[in-house]
Amino acid sequence: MDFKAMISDTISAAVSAAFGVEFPAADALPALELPPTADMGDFAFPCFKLAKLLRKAPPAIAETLCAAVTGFAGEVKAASGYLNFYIDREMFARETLAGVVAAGADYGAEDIGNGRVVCLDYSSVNIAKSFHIGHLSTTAIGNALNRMYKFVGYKTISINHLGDWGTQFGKTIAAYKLWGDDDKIKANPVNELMALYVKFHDEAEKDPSLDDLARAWFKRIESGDEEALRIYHWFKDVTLGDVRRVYDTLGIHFDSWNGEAFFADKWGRVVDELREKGLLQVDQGASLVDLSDYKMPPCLILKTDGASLYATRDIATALWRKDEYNFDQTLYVVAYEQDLYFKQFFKVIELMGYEWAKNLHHVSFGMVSLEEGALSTRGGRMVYLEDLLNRSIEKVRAIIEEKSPNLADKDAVAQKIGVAAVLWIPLYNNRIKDIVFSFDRALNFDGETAPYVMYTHARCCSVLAKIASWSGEDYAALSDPQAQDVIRLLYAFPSIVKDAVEKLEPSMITRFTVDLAQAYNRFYFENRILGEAKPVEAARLTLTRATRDVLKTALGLLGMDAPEKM
RNA sequence: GCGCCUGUAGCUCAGUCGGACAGAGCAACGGCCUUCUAAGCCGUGGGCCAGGGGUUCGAAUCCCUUCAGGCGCGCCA
Repeated sequence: MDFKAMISDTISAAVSAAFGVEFPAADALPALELPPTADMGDFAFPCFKLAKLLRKAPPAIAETLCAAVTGFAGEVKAASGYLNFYIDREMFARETLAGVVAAGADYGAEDIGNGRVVCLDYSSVNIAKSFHIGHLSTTAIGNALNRMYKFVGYKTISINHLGDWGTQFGKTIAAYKLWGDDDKIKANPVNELMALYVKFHDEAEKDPSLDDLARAWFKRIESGDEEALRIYHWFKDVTLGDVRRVYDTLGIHFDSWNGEAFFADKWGRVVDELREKGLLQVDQGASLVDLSDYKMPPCLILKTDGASLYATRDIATALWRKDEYNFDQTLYVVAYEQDLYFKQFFKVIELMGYEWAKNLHHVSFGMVSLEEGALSTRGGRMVYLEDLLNRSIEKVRAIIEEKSPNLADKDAVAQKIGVAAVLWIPLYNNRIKDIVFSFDRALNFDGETAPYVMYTHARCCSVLAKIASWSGEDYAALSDPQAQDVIRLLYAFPSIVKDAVEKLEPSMITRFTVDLAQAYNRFYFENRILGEAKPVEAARLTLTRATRDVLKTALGLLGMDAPEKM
């Protein structure tokens, strides 16, 4: 049942009855609001906007309307300029829960996408570098958005745009040829490669000729030299091995791994096209697109030596993806330090005449730092994702040992919870907030945390496991404030999913899981479920089942797999 | 210097495209397990919503301004 439509019709009728004002359609009325607390009803109609039209004070309008309402299945009250609608408790419970149960895992999955394609560019790790917490936000947010978009009916292409090209590989290979040790690299590939890279930098400060050597090696990669490519692919493979292990732990998969190397030879077309369209200017030897009309610095396209720049290749990538996938939207999940850069290259694509430029979105998010300062490998301020995951999983494992020593599959459960606790870090707050990472905060599992929500889910599962089937619910048994709070949240879930997708904000889902868990835990504390009179028990079991299903769905959208026991 | 972002309780943050007394969690203190998972629940204290102007019936929310912090600003990505 569509409560909103029902109430809008009711209001529309009351307005014309009381004031003789006709609204052509119910949707011409001010929108219904969801009141902040349950005692203010399930829906509220604000009368403030009518005040101007009717030239009466809002509270008076509310009073008059309240008296004019007829045939509403529930209660209506006027309160400080609002008309509050209290839907019949039993009906609200019955209708909402029936909706959740009928839809099952699809509850909240309104088909907004209609099969349209969305490319999501996120995570984008660098070859020969470690996967660290600086990559956590793009990885977790991108993954959540990918799942959210799929959930609402889009076809998604998740893309790991690998950082696998550039002169830094020349440096790494040069360093390897000078000081490398195959056994060390085989034992601990990425750390060893990073150490070589750092050593190269240090030595190059003393001996600039090393940089020439690095450039020469990169040139050999570019020109297909056999030895250079062999080493390059070796380094790439060992790094990807490391990285894939982390992705496997996180439960994250990509449809495409086409990165910088893949697009390294595909940017010529961009330069030609920019030139043909008269957009390219030469300034101090470099080629660029002037953006002063749009109050932005120019977008550099070619270096003085004719080499491409990041924007050149990103534009080429966007054009290639448009041809390949014919996307409706592309989302770039990248930190806000690149805000200006994305505006520039989106604008260049627009100036090239591609109207779809407006469908490229930069999903920006805050920076991660440590309490000691900005992340810096060389400064010793670094937290590697694999270490964080291991510590998180170990801590969960220890808690399980203490609280649930008889649990089966302890390791599998610990992994699910430990991983979720890590994913939670960038998904908990609004994307734009900076994160000052601390192990204490990350590994605190009390309160508004992934383990808390998962615990609530397991609690629901535990109750449900004790009884196979039931029927004959007495929904009037769910009239207490605690049950009603749960039901209100269940009712709100589909609109929260919609909002979260629209705002590209997974944290709205995260917050919802906390709200629902809190509401259910209060309900659980106040009410006995099993062993009550059968119709009461059935109603509370249905509420429990709906809560479990929606928690599972919502956590799933965040990329978290909730165990049934913990 | 210019531009973008952020500023809400001791700490981390919510606050629904202006609306009903500003809400959680953490930390502190005090309660609640012989019954469905205490990784839980309840209670107490804690706020000139950075400061100042303005718009509005109504502002944490919009505009102006000041301050504080972060990020960015042509050959890195």
